[in-house]
Formats: sequence, structure tokens, C-alpha cells
Amino acid sequence: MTAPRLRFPPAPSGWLHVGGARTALYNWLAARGSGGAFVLRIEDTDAERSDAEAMRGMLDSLRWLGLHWDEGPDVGGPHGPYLQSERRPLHDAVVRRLLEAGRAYEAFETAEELEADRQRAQEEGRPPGYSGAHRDLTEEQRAAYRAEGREAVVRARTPDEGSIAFEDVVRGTVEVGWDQVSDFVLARADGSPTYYLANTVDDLAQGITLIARGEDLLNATPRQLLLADWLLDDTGGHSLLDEALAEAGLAARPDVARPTYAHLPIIVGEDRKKLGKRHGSVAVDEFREQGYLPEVMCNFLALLGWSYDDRTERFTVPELVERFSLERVGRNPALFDTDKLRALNGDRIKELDDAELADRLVPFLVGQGVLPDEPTDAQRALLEGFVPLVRERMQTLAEAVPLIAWAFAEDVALDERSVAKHLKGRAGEVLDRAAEVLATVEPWDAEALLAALDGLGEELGLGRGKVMQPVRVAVTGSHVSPPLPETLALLDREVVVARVRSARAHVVEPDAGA
RNA sequence: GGCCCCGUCAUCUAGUGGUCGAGGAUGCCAGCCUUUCAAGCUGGUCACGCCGGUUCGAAUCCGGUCGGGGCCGCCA
Repeated sequence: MTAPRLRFPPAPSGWLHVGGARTALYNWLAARGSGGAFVLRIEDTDAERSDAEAMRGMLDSLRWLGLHWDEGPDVGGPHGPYLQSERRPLHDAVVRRLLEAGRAYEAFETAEELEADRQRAQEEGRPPGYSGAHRDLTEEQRAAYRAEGREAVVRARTPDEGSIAFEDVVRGTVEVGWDQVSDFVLARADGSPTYYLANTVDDLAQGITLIARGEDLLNATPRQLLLADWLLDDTGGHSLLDEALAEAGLAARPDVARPTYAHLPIIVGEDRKKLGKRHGSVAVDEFREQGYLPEVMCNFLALLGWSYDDRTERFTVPELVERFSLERVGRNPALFDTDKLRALNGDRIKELDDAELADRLVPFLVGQGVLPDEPTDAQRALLEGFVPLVRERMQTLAEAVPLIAWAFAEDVALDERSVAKHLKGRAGEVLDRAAEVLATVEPWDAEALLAALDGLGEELGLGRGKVMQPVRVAVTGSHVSPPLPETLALLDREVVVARVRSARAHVVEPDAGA
């Protein structure tokens, strides 16, 4: 028994989408969990929609998630090329043989004519599929169309009757009548292969054994199974695919079982419709930028359609590899719930140790201009000092920035609303005395600072809030910050005292000027 | 319109004839804690779409119905 081979075949148009990421993850997990191989194949057959930059972004997002591939662009492998456009000789050879075998035929309708047909069928309530009008054109008719300057597409001749049934890992038996499957295009007028052809040929040629993909492709399966039958039929000794592979000079097909399909439930947005780019934050990159951790993305994505039992929902990636199985994938559409993602992310952040969390925070602080590209040792130490204070106050890495940015700045900008709310009443008195007390308190640590502040409250007959808040605003610029005594202890005494003094001027005295 | 898929709390789900007066998590609400904001703790809110049938017994099986989604491209 040979090892399973799974793949992820994204089209390099646009960036990696959460739906695609989930598909990639499931295939990767199934491969890793079974000792199988994970293959990455870029499906760039549609020249108009492919671009190198989108592909780089795609690979980058996959790497960020930790979904490394055993075979694919960059790393190569025995069944390349892994850029579909470079497999064109194979596709051409297959199409030619299919034509010779009478499995496929040339059709000369133009895209405009077909569009008009579809339109009409729609209006008349008929099925909009291809009519099969050019199925049995004579040599003369074909020549005539060519003489008109028309270029043919190649269509597969699908069975006229009967049906096909297949076992889907997620959905069980699925049966479709052939009368529902119209003659589909294998090669475009310019000769390039379509998804149906290229995807099927390459999966077979690369020996893919298990295909997990979105439910939106469920209806494409009969066509691909039909093609697979044609390609792999070896009653003559050699299969059509073997011959095409040899002609194209590519490696022989691995000796593995035919692929099995697993159709995953689609991921929907708030409107219960298939999640698309128009529904907001759905690009994996965006979550990365917002400060979600890659291992949490994997955990969350895994839960979108899969569950382990009735109570466990947090998994490390190794645990996912260990426990994931396509058999436990559900059948109903899953809604992408950002709140849940945030909660999981927050939980994971709480588990990171100080140095680790500081490491992860640095890029965000640098990105916001809070820290220079190369933070100094002192800045790094200050950051690590803050980590324990902010850890429980953040659910994404980006949320830590406003909590501590002020500590790295020369001057604090006092938040207007905070000033209005807390630098009033007896705040002037509080700040005056606080500056004096803070200038002399010993030692300069959280415990002593808390005691000093409490002492001040007692002296002035004020509660903690009345003392803490003005000082908090003065030092941090905001009425929201990490715990005050611990925060002050991380800073230099001179800085704290100076800020408390300078904030004094912002206090609005009651009845001032009245 | 045709075909295919799906239907348990607001959301993700557990559940494969009795242990379910339906469990967990997120969200939401309340209380506790409290120097802000969080976090934490405790409690609460919320579901088997509907109608028949099978059965001693159904969320679990069958039929129908309603609802949602997907596909029907020279996109993938």
C-alpha cells in the first residue's frame, strides 16, 4: 500500500482566501496525519487571471500558516512541473488523443453565440447547458467553419444516458444523471486547457489519491470522474495518460490508487452566502496584519467544518495533525465567526511566555512606528517588562500597540476625552502632591508605588480611582492603560514626575474664571 | 428553471433509537472581583424548521413539506 498523496491547487488570482486556506489546511492535515505527501500545484492556465505577484502572496500566506509542501514550486519534486502552465505539452497531448479516440470533438460556436443561447434558455426556463449542436459535425462542416475564420474549442462527449455514482468521504454516495452533464470544454479556442482537463490530468499524473475541496466543486466531480476513466483505461496495455505522459517527456504516473473525493462544506458570510472577497476581512493576510497568530488561524479554520468531540476545541497544530480526520468533517455550511476567532486568539496569547510574546509584538510596534527597525536593548527590555501587563488585555497582537506605544514616545499626547473626564475637580491637587510623593518614594517598585499612591489618597480623603486616574492620564495620556503601579515602576522616575508636573497645566479648575 | 447538497441555541458544534427534562464553546445578560481597561470566577439567556409515519420509545430511521445554499462559463 502506497502512501497517500494530497494536494492544494490554487489559482494565483487574488490572495489566499480563508476558504482556500481551510481547504489547504485540511489537505495538509490529512497528508501529515497519514504519512502522506502534500503537493502544491499552481493552476495558472488562465493567462488573463494569473500574475506572479499574486502567486508570491499565495505562497507567502501558506508558509505563514505553516502549511509547508513536500512537492511544489520552489522545492520541486519527482512529478513536476508544479506550475500548471508548464505542463501544457501534457495537456495538449491528452486533448489530441481524446479527439483521436472520439471521446472529444471540436465545436465552433463563438463565446457570444453561446452566451446568447444561455440567455435564451434561461428565459425559456430550459437548462442552460451546451446543446451539443456540434457533436457530430462532418469533416466538411468543420472545414467550412474554419474557412469562416472560426476557431474550435474541444468538448468532451458525455454519456447520453445512465448515471454515475461515487462515494464522497464527507457526503457518502452521490449520484448524478448524465442527462444533467452537458458536453464541457476541455480546451479553449486558443488551445489552452480548462480546469476540468488540466486539473484532472494533473491530479492523475501526479498520483493524487485524496482530494478535499469545496462543495462548490461537487457538481464538477462527474465530469472529472468521466475524464479519469478515459485517461486511465488501459485495456490496450497502455493508458491514454501513460502515452501522453511519455510524449510530453514527463515522469510516469505514481503507482497509487485512483483519487477519492471529500467535498467540504462551504464557508459563508453573515448573509449566509458563500464567503467572497466582498464580505470583508477574508484574506488570510488581513488576519495576519491584525495580529492573529498562525497556529490559532489553523485551529479556527480546522473547526470550520470539523470537530473532534463534544468539548475539545483548542488544539495545537501537532494535535490537529494527530486528531484530524476527514471522516469527521460535517456537512453543513459554516459561518466565519470573527468573535470566536478573537477569543481563541486571546486564549493562545495568554499561553505565550514573555520573550515569545515580545518577539511577536515587535513587528507590530515597528510597523506602527513605535519602535525603530532595530530596537535598542533598553527598548526591548521595556517591552518585555510590559508584556505581562498587557497579555491579558489583548486578543490580537495589534491591540497591544495603543496600550504601550506612549511608553516609547518622547512626549505623551493627552487624550482629549481622558483629560475632560479625569483632569478636573481636585485633580490639580492630586497631581501636585503626586509629583512630590513620586519624586521621593523608595524603592521605585510597584509595591511601594501602590502604597505611596494609597497614602496620598488617604491624605487627601480620596478613593483610589480619584488618585489613580489623574496620574494615569498624566503619565500614559489615556484613562485606559495597564495597571498603574506596575506601569510606573517600569518607567524612569524622572519621566514619571515630569509628566505628572506637565499635566498639571491641563487640569480644568472648577469655576475657573467664573 | 434543472440537478446536487444541507437543516440542533444568535454563531461553531456534540449527538448515529432509550444514559437528552439535548452537552461544550463563542456571543449576550447579571453578579463577584476591582486603580482604568481587560482578564478571571459564578450564574443566567438561547436550539432539535414543520407535518405525518415506523417504534414500547426519535434530535437520531422513513416520507412529505418548508427553508437555506451550491452548480449549470472558452473562471477555477
